[in-house]
Amino acid sequence: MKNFKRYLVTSALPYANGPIHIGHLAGVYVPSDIYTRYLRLRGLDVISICGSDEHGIPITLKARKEGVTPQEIVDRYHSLNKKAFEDFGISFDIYSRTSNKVHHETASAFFKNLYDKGEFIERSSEQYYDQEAGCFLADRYIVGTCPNCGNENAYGDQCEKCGSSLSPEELINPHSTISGSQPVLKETKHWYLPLDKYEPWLKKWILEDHKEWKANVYGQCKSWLDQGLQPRAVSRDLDWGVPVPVEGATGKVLYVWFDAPIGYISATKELTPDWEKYWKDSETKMVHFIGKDNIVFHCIIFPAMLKAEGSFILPENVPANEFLNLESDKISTSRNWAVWLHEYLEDFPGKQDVLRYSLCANAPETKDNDFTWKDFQARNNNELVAILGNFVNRTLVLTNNYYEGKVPERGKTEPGDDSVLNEIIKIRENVESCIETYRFREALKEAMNLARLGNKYLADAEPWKVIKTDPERVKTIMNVALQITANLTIICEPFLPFSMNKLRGWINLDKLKWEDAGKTNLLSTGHLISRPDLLFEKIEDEAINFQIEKLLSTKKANETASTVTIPGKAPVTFDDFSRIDIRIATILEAEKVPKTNKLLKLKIDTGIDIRTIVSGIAEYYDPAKIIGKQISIVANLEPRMIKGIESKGMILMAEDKDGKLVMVSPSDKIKNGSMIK
RNA sequence: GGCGAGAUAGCUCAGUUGGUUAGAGCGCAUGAUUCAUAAUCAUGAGGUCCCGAGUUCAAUUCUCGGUCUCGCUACCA
Repeated sequence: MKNFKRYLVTSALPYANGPIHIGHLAGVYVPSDIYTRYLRLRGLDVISICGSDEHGIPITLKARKEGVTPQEIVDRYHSLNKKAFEDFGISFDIYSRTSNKVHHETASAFFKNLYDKGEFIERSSEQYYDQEAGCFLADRYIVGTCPNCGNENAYGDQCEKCGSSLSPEELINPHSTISGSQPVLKETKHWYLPLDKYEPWLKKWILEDHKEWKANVYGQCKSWLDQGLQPRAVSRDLDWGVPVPVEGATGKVLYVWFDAPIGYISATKELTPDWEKYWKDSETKMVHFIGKDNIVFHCIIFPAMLKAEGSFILPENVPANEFLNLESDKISTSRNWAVWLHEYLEDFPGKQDVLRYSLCANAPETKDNDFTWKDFQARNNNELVAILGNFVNRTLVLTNNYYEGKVPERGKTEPGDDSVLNEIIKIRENVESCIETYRFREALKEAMNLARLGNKYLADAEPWKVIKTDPERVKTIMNVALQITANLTIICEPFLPFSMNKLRGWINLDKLKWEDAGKTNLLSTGHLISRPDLLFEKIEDEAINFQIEKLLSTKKANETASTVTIPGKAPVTFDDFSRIDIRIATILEAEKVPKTNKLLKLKIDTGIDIRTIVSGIAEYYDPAKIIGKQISIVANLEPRMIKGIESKGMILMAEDKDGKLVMVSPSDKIKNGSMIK
């Protein structure tokens, strides 16, 4: 394995439109912090980079919704998250932000450089334009009626009600969210990064040279590369972001995915004038910590950008994690289904390490995992308290009781003592190799084995019994137990920095180097230690139930919210209503539209004719079982081409809050073509 | 629809280059112990290794097909 002179560790830039939650922590920040703390303990040259990602459309939308400026939104979350990370002990060397000057300059220069080298393709295309507001509209800025579910507030890229993804042209009655006016198509120019040009190189770099990457990462990259890469637009028509530094590009900014990873570079610049040695020297090892949703950007697009620029190094590894669920449900910022870091820090003051521990022990390294408060409590009470805290406590209490806190001399050791002392270095080596291969869950388990070893040693040696018959022997035993304790302060440091700091205070020991772990004379004879406090406290059911209650009330609030969300629609005249031709029809034939998940092609008898309707109900109805069924349809909806089939009309479906669809059928059989009014 | 990842003890996960009794931690049961936050230590119970077929002397492991979960992607009311 290559030996690197220095390390550059990056952690995915959290998007500044919400607070940090446990999913972010387990997936990215806890592992990256363990990794950096470990490297620092080894005395290596390492910097850990992170910051807020502050551009992009969702932030402008949130700002608009709240009637504030985008800057106010990002200021709010940047400072909230920066402080939460600090309080939680995530030890970034810098936590920067992409709205600052250094970043704008850096990203701008990066673009300009590629532009001047002719690395971009320019392309014009037609996009929606708001004539009143005088600007182009991103998909998100166009709202209209969802052609699927009838939701009148569907966005141009997605209907949040039925979850279907859309394009702006599909919306019925599209209008701009800025001015309310009807948008028109207008030509606009954008720059594209020709990813296809880098495909052969990426194939070799990843598929051949980085077979050691995690299966999920490697597989995802392979999938993209096998499908063939397409040029990707790097600019957008928007006024929030880094302006495109080219003549005639007013009103255009860099697209967030181009802008954000450059944030790693600008943050490094901000941190040190020596930034280039971290980014441009092949003796630097760069590692990106991210979640699985970010794989393509960090493994394909950003490397292609760096390669196009030419002078930058590439990541050695991208250990992406899967997702963490919370009490069996997906974590969701918009649904408030999360454990927010800043709230945790308030609810559990001084217990940073407990969360660090339980998130690491239960990290979604190979597949999605579930965080439960019961598990959190069990990890604390049965592992941190019972195994680690307890070992430390019994050792320090005995030392105080027998020797008034003075480390006793280790006399002649017995084979049992020696094998325990020799075991320490083995545990250190195991932890080491796990961390270096990004297996933090296992690394933590190994570290805990040192405390297990200590408990077993005390149980076997029974100093509290031997003290009555052979006090000299007890000195040796306690010396060994104290050496284990001292080693714990090193080996557990990357995982439990707050607690190890406390422990070092009690045993009056300076922070040591990783290389000291395994030594059996860290505490010399006569060294004075103080009376310990508790390293970890039990967490009682009340605290856990409080958290569970909190989640339950969120769930309840969401349910009420989603039933109340659909407000009554604006009144219409009877005339308007009667223009809609709603009638009863019978399904004659039904078959699944090939190559789709949701679509059924139905032949129906409307009483006036026999026609074809394509409907997105395949997930809820088996075609074989609905033949002969009577349903309600809108008969005079203008025809639409769906998957190359002309669909004449729409089947009326009732939709519940989860998007489940149910047919609206007459309660008794009635003649086809009967009007509904 | 295409692609990727996952499915192993109650829970969270290892593992098997195919080969006798498939492992760990936590939980559970029993016993020991009392220095320690009823903590610890020992022993034990618990598994059609997702389902089906194939290859093989032998499959949890390899091949093919299927199911479920998650993600990416396409298409789409």
